[in-house]
Amino acid sequence: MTVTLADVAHRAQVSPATVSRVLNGNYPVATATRERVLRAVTELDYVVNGPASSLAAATSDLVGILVNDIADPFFGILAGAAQSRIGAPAGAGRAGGEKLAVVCNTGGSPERELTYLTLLQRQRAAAVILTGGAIEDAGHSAAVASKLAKLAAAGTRIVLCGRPALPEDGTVPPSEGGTVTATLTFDNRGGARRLTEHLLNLGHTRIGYVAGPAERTTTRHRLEGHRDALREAGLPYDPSLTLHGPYDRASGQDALPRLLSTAPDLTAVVAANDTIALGVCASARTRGLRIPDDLSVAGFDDLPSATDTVPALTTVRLPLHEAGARAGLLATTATPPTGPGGVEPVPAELVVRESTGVVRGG
Amino acid sequence: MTVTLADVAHRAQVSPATVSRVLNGNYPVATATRERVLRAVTELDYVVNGPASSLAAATSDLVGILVNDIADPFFGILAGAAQSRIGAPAGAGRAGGEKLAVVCNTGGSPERELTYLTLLQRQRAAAVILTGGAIEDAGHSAAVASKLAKLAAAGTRIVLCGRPALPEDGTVPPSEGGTVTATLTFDNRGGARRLTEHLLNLGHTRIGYVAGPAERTTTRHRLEGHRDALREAGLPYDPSLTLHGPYDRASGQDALPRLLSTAPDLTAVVAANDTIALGVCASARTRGLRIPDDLSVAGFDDLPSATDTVPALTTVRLPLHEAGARAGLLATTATPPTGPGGVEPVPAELVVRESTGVVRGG
DNA sequence: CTGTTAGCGCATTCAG
DNA sequence: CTGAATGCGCTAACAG
Repeated sequence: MTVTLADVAHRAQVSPATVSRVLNGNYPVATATRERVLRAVTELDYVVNGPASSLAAATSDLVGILVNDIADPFFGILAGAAQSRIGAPAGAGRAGGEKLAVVCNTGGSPERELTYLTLLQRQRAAAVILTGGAIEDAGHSAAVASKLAKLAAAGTRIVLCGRPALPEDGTVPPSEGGTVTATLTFDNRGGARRLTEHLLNLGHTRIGYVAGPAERTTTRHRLEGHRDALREAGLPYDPSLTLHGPYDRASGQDALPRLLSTAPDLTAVVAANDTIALGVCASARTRGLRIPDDLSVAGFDDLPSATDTVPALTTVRLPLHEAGARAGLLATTATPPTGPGGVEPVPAELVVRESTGVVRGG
Repeated sequence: MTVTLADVAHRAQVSPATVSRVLNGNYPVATATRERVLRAVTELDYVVNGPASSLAAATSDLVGILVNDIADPFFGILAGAAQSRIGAPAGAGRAGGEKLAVVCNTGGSPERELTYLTLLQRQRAAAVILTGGAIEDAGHSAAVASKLAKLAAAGTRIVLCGRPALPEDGTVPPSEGGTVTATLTFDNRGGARRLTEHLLNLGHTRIGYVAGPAERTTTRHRLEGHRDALREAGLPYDPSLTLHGPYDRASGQDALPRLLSTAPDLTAVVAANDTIALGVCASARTRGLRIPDDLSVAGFDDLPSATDTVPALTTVRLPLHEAGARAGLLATTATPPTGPGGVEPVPAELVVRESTGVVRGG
């Protein structure tokens, strides 16, 4: 029924070994022979049996990209860029030696993150890219670190993109194996600091902050940057001005009324990402607040939608496309990471648009 | 180095076959034995070798979800819903018999679509879900149909979600094998028709249309619905009022000025999707056009961002989450599709918000 | 309910 | 440069 390597070999009048060699191209084969084999492959419409090949070679061409929320363009851009660097280069009709880059949506669930890692481990994945903030739970972190160590020990390349490097504090016994290949860390803290500085320069002193989920590294780092700026300016940090919630629109929408009831004197709101900021803007509209005249609003990430608000959002740009592409590269080729400890910093750039202005009452 | 089934069997004092049985749970095993095996598995930290298992069983637990643009929430929502119905149910710590649901981003490229299908075929994928509009090129359609037939023949379940059913016109010789498992067709045409009718009821007669890429089924169906409404109202269809472009924001932004220069008397613009509509709105703002007083704007899909425009977008709601979940279900379980020919229609509902109003000059 | 026996299809040694 | 032989780790009949 299904055509195998042996069938191709038979038709091409060569041994299975030779067919394998031309297919993998890792070995010298006479041109004439190669062509004969290739012809047989086409004629028979032969497709390699991946599992068999992976079993024999003890490696697969699967590359997993884990994301927290596939419906969020932040991850979509990252994953898309990584995937385009890895898999299926356009034009490769026959699907030669390409890797199969796939994205796995954890939905932000620690369990699913681990499950996906196990599934990928089971498949003997060639590489795994973990994107976005990590969950800061001691138990879970240890579990992930241990899992990654095992994956690495089994030859899987590991790239962290947008999350901090794993601690090398012996959390994972060296006996457990390999180590993370490369880490791309976003300058969340610095970006957030510059953003809040921008607001302070505009005269704002009562600034609300709509943070992400409490247990995420991204959330913490961005918030820390915010507090850094406040501290440097000699301003106190008022915890009641910070609200936590998911990285979504509704979170921003819910937050604004609550912030304003707590602190009616608020003149600016910083959202932990653009999506939340959109929610804040929507809520501001509902309340008849003009942006930036009555309220300055800022986001983070500089997603395409940041220019859909009225007015366009002041935010912090993360080079998501570049970072994703780089992650894809590091995951597949032997390119060594450049930074110390394999950690490459990714810059965050303040982008001032129209949603922030000098404090009202001037 | 790496622990195998045999190691577990040895430690649990049973045969490899028994271990396999408890792991797959498809066979009766004495509780005591099962527990002993499970304990050995934990102690040894055993992880199934996927390729070996797939090879022996001639099936894998991989489910591929193909999307046209992973950075587009339309696909993110669809894929996320499908994936959550398939893979890694939260709480399954050990990663038991779950399937590995992965999304593959074709970026709208026909070549990559085919390459991914080949890669999935190579992996002997358990199922493949193709989402979103199909490319209307005779050659490519035939290639895809042929590929799908082979996949189906090899036991892979095929679900089409958001694209029309494959023609059963003998394009693919029956000898080539199986057939599509199920198809979820979105009522793009009907939704588009109702949307334009809504505009006509408001008195608009000069309506611009910003369509998607010309060669996509989704594009064509939505445009047809628009024209249907026009025709039924006895209005002529003016091709110069239709512009084609990608399904993105920039497309809408570029289109409005061009439409207005062609037809300064335009009172409404229909965009082929919400993302394009956001671009149209942005462009309108730039030109100082008030929505809906000066210009009515409508979108399609009802993405979360449809409420981010000012004012909120009139659009057509597609139950993306439900459709994605249904696709995931059909792809994995033996649930038979309900409709004739395995085609289940997905309704499209007009959602009137504030971006459309009665024609100006009243 | 459990053990034994065979392969699954391919990538590698190793010889030629 | 090419062929023959071996085994990757697991599942699926068969017995028992």
